[in-house]
Amino acid sequence: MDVKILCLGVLTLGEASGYEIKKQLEEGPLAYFYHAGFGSIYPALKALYHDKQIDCFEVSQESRPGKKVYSITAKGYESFRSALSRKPAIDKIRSEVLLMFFFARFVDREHLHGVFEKYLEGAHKIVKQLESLDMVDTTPDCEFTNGLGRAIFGAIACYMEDNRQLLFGLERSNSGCPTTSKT
Amino acid sequence: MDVKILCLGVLTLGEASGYEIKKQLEEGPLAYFYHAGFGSIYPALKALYHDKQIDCFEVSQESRPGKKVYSITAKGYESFRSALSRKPAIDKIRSEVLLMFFFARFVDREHLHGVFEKYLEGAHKIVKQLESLDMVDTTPDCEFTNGLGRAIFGAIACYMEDNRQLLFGLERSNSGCPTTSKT
DNA sequence: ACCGGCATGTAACGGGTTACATGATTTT
DNA sequence: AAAATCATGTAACCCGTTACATGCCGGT
Repeated sequence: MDVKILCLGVLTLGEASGYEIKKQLEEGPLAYFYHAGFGSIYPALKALYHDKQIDCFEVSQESRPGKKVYSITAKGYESFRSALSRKPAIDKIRSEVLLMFFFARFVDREHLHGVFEKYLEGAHKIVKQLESLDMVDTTPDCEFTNGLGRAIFGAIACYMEDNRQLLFGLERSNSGCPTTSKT
Repeated sequence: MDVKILCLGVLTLGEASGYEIKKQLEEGPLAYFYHAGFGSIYPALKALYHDKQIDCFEVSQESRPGKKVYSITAKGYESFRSALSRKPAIDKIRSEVLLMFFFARFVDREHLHGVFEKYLEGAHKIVKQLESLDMVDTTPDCEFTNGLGRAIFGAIACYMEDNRQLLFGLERSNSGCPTTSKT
């Protein structure tokens, strides 16, 4: 499953431009479990349009660049449903931050600390964001997924706050590996 | 940051063959936040070896295919540390399952149910796995990351069990989109 | 007899990221 | 005056996945 399907999904929520799709992926309820950049969204929309899975009409705006607003077609719905009916791939996660935590003994304390606090703050932000979305969004599907997100990032934030000492508590020399020292 | 760095990281924990590295990525404490297949591990090891970041010696085993056991060199440590000292990329997550939950109203009930239960079971498994690793593993870094994993997947399992009804509870027609019906 | 686990590797393909190109407008 | 937001798009590159190739051993 690729970005095309993701775009179709977003478009089932209402028409949008490529730029707006990206925003929804960053700020909307999907933010925490799927990511895509312009470099993949625009080509995906192009392909979907050529395949008549989405319609397009251009909108000129005053004091704004014109945008292309896309909306999903019947054919688009069909292929979206069909994609969702297949066995989903296992989650692909790649967290460099967690990798850094896991190998924290190799990392400069100050650097680690900065990354840690930023990550913690990010978790809080996601929780708040999802909480604010709860007000406006109402489908049970979305509610479920939002709640799950809050549960996950709430747990992360909570755990990180309660267990700082495991990474920072006791002074620890950078043991476990040879430092590059030529004495 | 790519699979090469990941391999270096695993090799800081002790020498291993490509096959064993993959196993550690699947069964070890990194399992839940990083993934890599043979197709990326073997080429990575090859490149690292050519670059003298890892050493290699071949081991013939009785009643087993021979294996190539790799160990990290001083140069390898250097590049690993250097990789960890850079600003980590933001997490890249791609969960088709959560996407399916989010768009559950487009999914066949039975299919959804199967995916749901399997995912829930998977979360439980990860928690158990991480709990079993706690006995043998002791570095604070690892303890922290393990704990975080337990917190995350514990929260997922708990939430899913408590909120099934949001996805399945009330009978819901597949609303919100035109079904492909030509009557 | 067959499947699963152990063990390594390559080649092609697909797809996403990064960087580049462009440009107006609003906010700081 | 600079930076951020809005807005679209392309091309090259990197890299990871998938599929294929090979083979032995142990258990059912």
